[in-house]
Amino acid sequence: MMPMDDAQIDRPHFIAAPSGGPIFKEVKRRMLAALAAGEWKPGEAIPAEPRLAERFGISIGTLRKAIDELVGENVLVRQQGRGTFVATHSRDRMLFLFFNIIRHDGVKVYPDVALVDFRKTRADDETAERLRLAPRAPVFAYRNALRLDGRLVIVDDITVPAELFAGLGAARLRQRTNTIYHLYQYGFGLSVVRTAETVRAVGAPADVARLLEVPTDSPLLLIRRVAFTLNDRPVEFRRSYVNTAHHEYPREPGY
Amino acid sequence: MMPMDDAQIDRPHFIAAPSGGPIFKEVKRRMLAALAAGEWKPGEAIPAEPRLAERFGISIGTLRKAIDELVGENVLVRQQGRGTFVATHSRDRMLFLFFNIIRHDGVKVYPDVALVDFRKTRADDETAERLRLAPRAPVFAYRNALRLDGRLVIVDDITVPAELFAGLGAARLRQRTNTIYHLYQYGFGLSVVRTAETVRAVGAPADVARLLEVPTDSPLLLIRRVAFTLNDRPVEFRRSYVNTAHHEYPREPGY
DNA sequence: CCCAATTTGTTCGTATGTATA
DNA sequence: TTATACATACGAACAAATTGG
Repeated sequence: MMPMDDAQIDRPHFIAAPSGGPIFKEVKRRMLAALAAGEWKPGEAIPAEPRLAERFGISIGTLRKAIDELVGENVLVRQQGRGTFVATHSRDRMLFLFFNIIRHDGVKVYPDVALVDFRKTRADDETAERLRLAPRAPVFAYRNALRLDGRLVIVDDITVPAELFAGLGAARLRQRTNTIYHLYQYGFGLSVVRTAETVRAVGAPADVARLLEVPTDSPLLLIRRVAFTLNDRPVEFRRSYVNTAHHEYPREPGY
Repeated sequence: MMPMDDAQIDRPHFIAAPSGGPIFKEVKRRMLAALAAGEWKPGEAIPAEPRLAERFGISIGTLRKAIDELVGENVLVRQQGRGTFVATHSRDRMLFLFFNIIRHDGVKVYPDVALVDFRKTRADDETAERLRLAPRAPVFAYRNALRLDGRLVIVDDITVPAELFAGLGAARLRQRTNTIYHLYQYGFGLSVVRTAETVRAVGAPADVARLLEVPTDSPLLLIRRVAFTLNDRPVEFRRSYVNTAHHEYPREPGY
């Protein structure tokens, strides 16, 4: 059935990707490379779809599929009528994506952060492993106390590789006017796009209990978080102690 | 510019959806309605894309966009070369989507479930609110003890509306050969497609502590979960107490 | 084992709708 | 108003996986 008409077959509609699956996946990789190379900077608009399609030698539909995935992974943000932008760590975005504590009534509020300790030290075994560093590699370690609705609820113990954060100090952490990840992004060129967390219940250590004004050994959430950049490099390991008397940790799995 | 040629305008390429936005969203709603009405049953294949496109009077591309969203919401499952299927609650799928406890080494294992209590009772205030029931509505309440690698790690207190689960009893829960949600699906026609959870740290209540063989008041995770069906009806409220000495609760936010 | 039919996955190109500046 | 950008829709062709003869 369906007679073939060779005269109409002037060129192939499909050219197999040279290596590794669909074209849109390859284009996605090339866009990630351009982002990692700093060709498109946080907050800037990337070129319009027709231009990018021409640059990569593909159709707009295929380009959109690549962008769709990058938007789904929080690397890009689309705005109809304006353009497509490289994601930045604004307060709203941080609250939406990376701050995972809500009140019992379901409301999420922005935390007031106070730096209570900062030191240059060496990575303990777990930190070195999570940050993929050599044992006892130099790191900056600092502790924040977070207030929600005026109440001290969270203590964050944060560790970052000294190598990647040359010049970080208590002053810069205190003086920042935006989020911590915004400082990482604009101060050190490290864009956090993904985090992985695990949660346990523990008894409050004495020093944390004192800060949170709860009895030692009272139950707290202990959240361990590793933050990754575009290239999947781990750049921060964070242990968060959370008093869940008035707040909790939400999740919608399977979505 | 661009001379109009009325003879070529035989039909519009785009027909606005009668109510509420894009066509593919409307098609998605109609597919959800067909699923809720039981036209396509769990495990069955839905009609092939060309047939569905014809049925809804749209192009294949638009139909695929509707199916894309339903796949993203775990309602349908696509398999290249075979078809598109209504999701079922197999063990693997349950483990992947709805079981959120892993060992400290990151491995997820299937739990051994033992029913330790079953009763018909009335909803307490919180349960009634979460299940959108009248105060003190009749419910079935049961408790499971879950073993991982031979160790008792989790106690689940589960409540379901009696109205939706006529005939449920300890025997049916014990005799099931598949997951609990599989029983809900095939025994009562209730397909869980989404859950919402919140996590707190609490001291172990005496009865739970006895089951888990830990001291009373030792720190446990308390996970509250509401399970929703296709129509967004809440059908199960579950309180899970988890001993995180050897296991934990994982999450990848912002994904 | 291979072939053909079926089904989803990918790509192309075009036209039109909608939001923004 | 006009131009630009992303969003939606259509239709066609081919690729890849599966199934059954």
